[in-house]
Amino acid sequence: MFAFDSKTRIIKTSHGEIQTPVFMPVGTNATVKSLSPEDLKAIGSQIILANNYHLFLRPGSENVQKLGGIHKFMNWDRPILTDSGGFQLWSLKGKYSEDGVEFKSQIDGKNFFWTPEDAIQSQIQIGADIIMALDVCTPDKASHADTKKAMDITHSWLKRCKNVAGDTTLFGIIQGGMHKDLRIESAKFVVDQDLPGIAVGGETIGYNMDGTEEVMSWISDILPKDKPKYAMGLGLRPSDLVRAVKCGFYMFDCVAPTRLARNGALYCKDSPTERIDISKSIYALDENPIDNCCDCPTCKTYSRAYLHHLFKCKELLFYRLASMHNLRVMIRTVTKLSSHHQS
RNA sequence: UCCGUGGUAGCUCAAUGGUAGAGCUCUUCGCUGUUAACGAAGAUGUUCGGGGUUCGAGUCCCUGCCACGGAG
Repeated sequence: MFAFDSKTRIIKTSHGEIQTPVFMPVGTNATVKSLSPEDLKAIGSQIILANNYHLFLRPGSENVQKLGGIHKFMNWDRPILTDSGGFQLWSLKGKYSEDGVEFKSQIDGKNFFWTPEDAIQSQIQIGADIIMALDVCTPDKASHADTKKAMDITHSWLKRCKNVAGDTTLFGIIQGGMHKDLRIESAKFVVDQDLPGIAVGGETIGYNMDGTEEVMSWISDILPKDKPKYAMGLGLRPSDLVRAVKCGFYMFDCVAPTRLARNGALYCKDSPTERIDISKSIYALDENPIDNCCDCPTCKTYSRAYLHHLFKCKELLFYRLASMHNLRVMIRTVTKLSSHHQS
């Protein structure tokens, strides 16, 4: 079950509604690192993302299915989107052909071969509310010829994914790198498939925000108003989300908030870099919260000095408190944009 | 008091008589559909003091100081 109301910008799924624009915390291994489902709800997470590639390798998509599906498995009753694994297979240097992609398990080095149909079947077994087509990610600086080749495979795979998705909500992914004609061609192709949602992917997206805005401007007129538009991997900084929403995109995911949190970089709007490095000794006696205006559980209770101390000691509580803060900042950022649009 | 062992970077310790190093700490930088509670770079020395041997001593010899262990 899937529906999108373009007036309220609310997505409806069988696991509940999602008010867009939305930021989806990344829970690669059926967990958002260091956080419980209760923690995620406390900071307003409406939907989370999990990863097909990782869950396929461990515990195995079939096992997730046997255990009642990912919602039951991880005790998360709100919507879940799975990434197809396209990005992982690209970054792990999988060998691509028209037929599929050959890759090595990062866990034990075992060889696998996935057709686009395999990637869909695995995601259906996992049981996400929204699944992604298997695509070929394109590097920021790829030549026109290489980009076209990757795009053509992505398109033919999208049709094959669609053929086996059945009732499951499938999003297609626009590729085309930094080449205007290819992005336009790809956008038209994906739109023509008439899928419930449309994503834009590629290394550029989120990684190079000026390039991202350019890509979005090329395709904005082609994209339908009545479907959710998802910018994959975008969300390094809160301001990136603001820029992308202005370009008409409403769904985002990024590992940055949680990874940066674990590495001591905490979002703070008072800083020119939009974040502070809590490891620095200037915070050792700083009794202020990370951000005075933040409404997250961490800022309501704990000081920079305490977080600095926990980080220096590599105490486990730090990762949880820091992750809740960074995710809350991202979620609040897009929530504010939602109310602006409606008023 | 005697015997033994040791003293090298802030810490724990390397270094056949031949340019004093590592890990941690510290400082700085990075992190983008998570191979990432990670990665990269940088800083730091009267080698306990004083003498001696040697072309050359952290290293060998003498001596003092300090720490630890054992004996009394």
